[in-house]
Amino acid sequence: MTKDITPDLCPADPILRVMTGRWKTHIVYLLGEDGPTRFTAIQRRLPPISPKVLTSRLRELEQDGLVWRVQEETIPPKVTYGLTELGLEVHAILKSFDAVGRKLKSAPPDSPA
Amino acid sequence: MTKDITPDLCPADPILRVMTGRWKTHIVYLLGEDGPTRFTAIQRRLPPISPKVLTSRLRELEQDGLVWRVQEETIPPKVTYGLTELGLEVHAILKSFDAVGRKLKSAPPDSPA
DNA sequence: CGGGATCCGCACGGATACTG
DNA sequence: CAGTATCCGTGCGGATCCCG
Repeated sequence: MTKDITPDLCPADPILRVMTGRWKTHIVYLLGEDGPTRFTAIQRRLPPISPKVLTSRLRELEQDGLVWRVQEETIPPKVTYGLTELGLEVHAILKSFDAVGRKLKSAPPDSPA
Repeated sequence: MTKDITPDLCPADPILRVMTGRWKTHIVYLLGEDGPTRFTAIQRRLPPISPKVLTSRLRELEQDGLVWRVQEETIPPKVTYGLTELGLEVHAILKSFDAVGRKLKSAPPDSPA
């Protein structure tokens, strides 16, 4: 979002831009693992996240079509978030990153291709 | 980098954090497609990027073990960048994103899983 | 040619307080 | 419970100029 002047070089850029930031990957991953979850429950699983930020990130993910939101006008209110089909696809991709992710820790030496 | 307090929720988070920002995906993708490339050549392919920013991103990618750097002390100097094996793996992943990437454009309506 | 130095704007993110 | 409002710090990114 924000600015998108960059030409169509890397095909992965759009999705990565959608997933970027401190929390979005965790939110999508969490909703994928646990299924539909309520606002406060999400917040409790993401240690120090303020409600403002959580709301903001959820709105963005909603706008990008990864997350849906259902609100029950009860008292007290009850709002549940979950993954759309697109969100589920992204969640699957996130899990597939696991293998490569570990290799980052060991910071391998140079190996000129 | 910078801060990494977030718990180990999403396994993809570390790599995504490494790839985040306006340029990194494009840099890695470009080096993967074209092979080892010189500084100015990279800059010319990433339209409006300042040398400072390009240097900065390349240094970070180098530190994270995705990119290597060789410098020939000639006059004028000649510096070439390329992907390490880890970088090549990431490049492959970036390409695999292509399919899901297209689905973002059409911004599909909600489909509660 | 391949940077480094400097200045600056802005969006992301954190903290706290308040509300329907 | 699920937000909204406000303030503020910081890091990314851009622009420009200078250097070995």
